[in-house]
Amino acid sequence: MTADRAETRLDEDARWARAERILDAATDLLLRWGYKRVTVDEVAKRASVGKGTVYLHWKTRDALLYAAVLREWLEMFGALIDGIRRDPEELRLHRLIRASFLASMERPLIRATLTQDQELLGRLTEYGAGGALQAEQTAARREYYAMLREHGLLRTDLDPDTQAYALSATSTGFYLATPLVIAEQRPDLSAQADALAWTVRNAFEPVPPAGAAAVRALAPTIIRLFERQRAFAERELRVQHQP
Amino acid sequence: MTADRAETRLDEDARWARAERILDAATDLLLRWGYKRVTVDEVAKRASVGKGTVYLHWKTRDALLYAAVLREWLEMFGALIDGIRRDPEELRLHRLIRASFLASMERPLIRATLTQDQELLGRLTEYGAGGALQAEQTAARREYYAMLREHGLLRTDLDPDTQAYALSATSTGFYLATPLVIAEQRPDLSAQADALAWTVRNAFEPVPPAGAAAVRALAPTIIRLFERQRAFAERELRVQHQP
DNA sequence: TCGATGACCAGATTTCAAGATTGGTCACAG
DNA sequence: CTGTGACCAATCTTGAAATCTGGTCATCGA
Repeated sequence: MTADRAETRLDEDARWARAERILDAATDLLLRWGYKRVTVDEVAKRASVGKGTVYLHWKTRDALLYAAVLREWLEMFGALIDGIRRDPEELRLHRLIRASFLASMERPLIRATLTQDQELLGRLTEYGAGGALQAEQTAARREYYAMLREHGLLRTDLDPDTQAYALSATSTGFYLATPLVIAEQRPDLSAQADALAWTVRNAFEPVPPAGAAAVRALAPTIIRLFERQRAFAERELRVQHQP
Repeated sequence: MTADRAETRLDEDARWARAERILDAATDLLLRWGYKRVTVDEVAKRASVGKGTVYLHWKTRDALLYAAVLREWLEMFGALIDGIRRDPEELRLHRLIRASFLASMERPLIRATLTQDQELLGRLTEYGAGGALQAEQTAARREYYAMLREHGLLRTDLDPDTQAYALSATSTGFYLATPLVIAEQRPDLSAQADALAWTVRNAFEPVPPAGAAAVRALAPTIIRLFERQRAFAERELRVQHQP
């Protein structure tokens, strides 16, 4: 029985390692060549497996490429959670948005998703739309805002829906301004992140700011919330991984 | 001599009237069919002139279509200036941005320009880039911000360049959120405008707000600035109109 | 005399069919 | 029972022929 379980465990580990090799290859090709030019054959070759093996892991090419993107999201999520663990002050809206901005921008696949980069991601930009993950993210964001409000870390002089819309629109602007605005008059990435944080803090956080005690009190709940999201995304990745 | 001038005047009026007919036709077709499908032949036919006549007014097809867009800009400019004249309070940053947002969104050609709508405008989206008009607009915006600062209508706790960037990025978000965000969770247009105004006021205007006196004092200068811009754009339109 | 015109042309765009590529399957090898 | 790559249908690419259209200019008529 123990042997059985151990053997299965080894199989699963090996299987996951292989999946990661395939995802590595897919990610590499996606970045190098863009959505259209990535072929399953080439991915298989670079991962040193047969093409059929790729289809043992994912139902379709799109599912494979989406998994590659998903893996980067997962990685970014982990980084954000670590950040909050390291310093709970990081959970303040403007700090978290600043960190998210930087973390997204330095991960090409995520940046491409957020900027709807057709060249790099093709129809993948709409692959997850309407999916369970997206619904989960929206719900989690809503909960995050609600908690911030409860602890005096977010203004309450605007109804939550409108506020969420305004916040989303504001952030969107900074994400998209990068390709849109002319290079000359654009500050460097960390200055952009600072400008975004500054704007968000002034527009959405109360004055005077809530004290550190509120932040510390909230930290465990927020971390739990984000870990729930991370776990959800991870499950999504595993499902893709075992059709 | 008087007769001469009168005759010339009549000619110019008739010429302009014809140019407007052509622009009407071009605008109509642009909205109906989009950039690619608009043909000079069809525009000429609808304006009841020969194709050659179109080329007596504009050097190229693109110049013609750009003029159609330019005319809408001009119209919008006039509307904004009128608004400030009617109520100087309208020159406050958040009020002006609100008005600009609504005025842009209800003019399809302008909205298309701002959202970089390739389907509707094709390469026209980059036609004016680097042109004198764009430079003028940037300069005028800079002057506007400087004046707001001088009169206590804009925060001064951020350096002007970064502030201009943040403001531009923030607005961009609201302009682009329209096509990007899912329809369900998007408020109607005037609620969007309100959310934008609310965000801008909180993020970029001082608390407490400057009094009405400052606004009244500034009004004439601002109106003059915007009229200079309008005149500049009008000149650009006339130049296109007489090659 | 001179502004207006539309036939005309070169170059750009579209069409369409033949050929090449590739996502996905499955019979078979190990 | 897992992994593979030959295989197939469907999609995509190619390129040449056909069509379309921006821009010109010889001509017309006021």
